[in-house]
Amino acid sequence: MPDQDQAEVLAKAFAALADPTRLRLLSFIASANTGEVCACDLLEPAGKSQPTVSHHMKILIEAGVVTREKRGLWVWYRVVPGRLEILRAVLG
Amino acid sequence: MPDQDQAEVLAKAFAALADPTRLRLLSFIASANTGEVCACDLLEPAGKSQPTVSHHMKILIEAGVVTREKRGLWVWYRVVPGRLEILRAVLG
DNA sequence: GAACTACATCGACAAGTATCGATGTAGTGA
DNA sequence: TCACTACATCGATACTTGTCGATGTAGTTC
Repeated sequence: MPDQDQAEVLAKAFAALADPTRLRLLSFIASANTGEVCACDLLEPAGKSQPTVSHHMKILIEAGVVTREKRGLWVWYRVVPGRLEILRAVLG
Repeated sequence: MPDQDQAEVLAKAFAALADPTRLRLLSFIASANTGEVCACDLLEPAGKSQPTVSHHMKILIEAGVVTREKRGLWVWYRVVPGRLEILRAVLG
């Protein structure tokens, strides 16, 4: 059984996945050919406002599930496969 | 990318794991020798009140992660491995 | 520097949630 | 039937979260 601290960290990571919009965003980025997606391309698939998408991406970043890189005016996101592996291991 | 309905179902399942108390409860039940645990044995490891533990177990049940069986006065819980497998698959 | 663009943050609101004491309910045993 | 036990539900409270319009900020281009 995980101790209290471990449980809180894991719970926060799962909480990042506990929203349909974030799951869709994550899946969308994960399925990109180049491995990265511009923030400007997330609004339509998310079907939410720009501030809301920005909010969700921040949560995914803080959970360590995606990375953020700013190049010029654009922001590019990538999934962090290792982080998802850890969560998978917890479930199996 | 999962459609809206799929994303909502998955998000609800992950939400069941998005609480440290529930993660500890789930892990505790999963590690039981007999594969099942009496509700009366969950209070101490959870460190929460009886109504709170009952509440968390209900959420895990509704997420399809554990099953509930009443035998006499006692209630016994078991983890549903197949359900966790589905969530693992989503992450990989 | 001025105008523009892409994204983040703020403020506010509605909805959901974790928690517990009090109470309800079903099953047991005398 | 009566007392007891194990668990669920209720009611209330404090806290968190998803959402968006308005506004702030950093980078580009002229």
